[in-house]
Amino acid sequence: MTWGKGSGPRGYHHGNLKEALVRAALELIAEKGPAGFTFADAARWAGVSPAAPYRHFRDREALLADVARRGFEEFASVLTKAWDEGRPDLFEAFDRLGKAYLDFAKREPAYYSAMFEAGVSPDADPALREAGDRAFGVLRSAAEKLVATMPAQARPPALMVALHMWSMTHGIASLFGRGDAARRTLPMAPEELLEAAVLVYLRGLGLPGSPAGA
Amino acid sequence: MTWGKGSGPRGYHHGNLKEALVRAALELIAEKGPAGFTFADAARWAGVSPAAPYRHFRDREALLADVARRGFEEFASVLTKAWDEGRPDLFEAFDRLGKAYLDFAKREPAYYSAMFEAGVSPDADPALREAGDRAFGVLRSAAEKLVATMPAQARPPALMVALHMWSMTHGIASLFGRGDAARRTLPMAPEELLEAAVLVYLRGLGLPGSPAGA
DNA sequence: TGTACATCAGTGAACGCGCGTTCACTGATGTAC
DNA sequence: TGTACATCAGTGAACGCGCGTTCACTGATGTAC
Repeated sequence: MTWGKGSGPRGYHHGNLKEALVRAALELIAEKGPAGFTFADAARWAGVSPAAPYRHFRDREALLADVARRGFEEFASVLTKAWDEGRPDLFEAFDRLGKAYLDFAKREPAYYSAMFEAGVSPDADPALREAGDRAFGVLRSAAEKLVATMPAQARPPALMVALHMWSMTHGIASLFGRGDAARRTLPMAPEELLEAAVLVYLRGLGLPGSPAGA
Repeated sequence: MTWGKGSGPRGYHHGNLKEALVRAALELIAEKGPAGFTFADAARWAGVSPAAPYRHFRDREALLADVARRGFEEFASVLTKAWDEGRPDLFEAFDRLGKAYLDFAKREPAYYSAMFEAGVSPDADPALREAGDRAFGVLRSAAEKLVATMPAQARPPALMVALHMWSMTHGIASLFGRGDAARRTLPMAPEELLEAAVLVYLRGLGLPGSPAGA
């Protein structure tokens, strides 16, 4: 067992219990799904008494919401890096963005299910909603840059484009692209499936300069 | 409380307990999510002793799998009807198919989450897998008819097209189109979002006869 | 048509278990002076 | 630099509860003859 950041156990006081509980939740969700972990479980995993978590979270729900919030923050940061302001060119960056999305879902199935499948409502916590909006914001600004390259009279709403991308990617991720047992098998890599979809879609938008061929 | 099909309670013997348990599960899932129902709950809901369900299902998991199986069967039937062999024309039928998909997710959120989010693996039960395949089969044969209208040398793989449609629709349904609390809000109807996506996508495929304008 | 009997689908009581939650408590830490 | 004290973050025992599961049982149904 580790306590992160090398702080180490301090005896009576854990010293980093809040983080440890979040990590416990991630561990347990990854193992048994978002329904399969309990408050007591998390305490045990972190090596503290069952009463200790109450010093940091009102209840199990609050812990889950915090996990989801952190998930969205991590997600936003990963997407931001992948998009990289559209460098070196928009299509390449767009492709990277989609792959980063799928990669996150696969690498962090526990975060992903806390964010999207655990039934945590974004209204539960303003910070959660903000983090979610920030993540979607990356997609949205990417869509804006993309449509801005089109002639003004043929420009589709950027919000719609962003929502299409989000839906398609989330659909692929949650059906085929997860790291856990709920995954369905597929005759090709999820990344390829997504790349092809994006290609077709962008061509359908009539985007000039989109790689029309393959 | 009802027992379905007018069979009515028969005293000592329930007479229709298996069905009643499935309906109980649906009711409880719709209320509290797929994690939020217990075997004992279902028994109580059906008005029988907590031991009774064991006559019909090995355990909670088996009940859930049966719910998912029935969900896929209902789903397959709904989709088949909507597609209607592509009548009166492929694009209209395709549009109906997508709407039927969303409609199912909204009307039957309990089925939908048992099918896709409860962590029930398709491998759990061959009948479940078959039912799932049957549902996807509708999408697939629709995609086949669509690509068959294209010139042979520009024909994309029908399987890929079907997977794209499934992913997009599932993504929209699970993010925005559900009847329960986990839904996110959207500045437009999920049906419109899907319709626009399909339009763009088909145009991107270069489908002749697709309504290119709007 | 009636009776005996096998089978089936339920009961209800009981159990062990782990969860969520509360409580008075106490060891460790930080800070005012 | 040392001491007193407030605050914080943990303990551990206890509780009530509901779940899953088992068991011997029994009422109802169907069928062979």
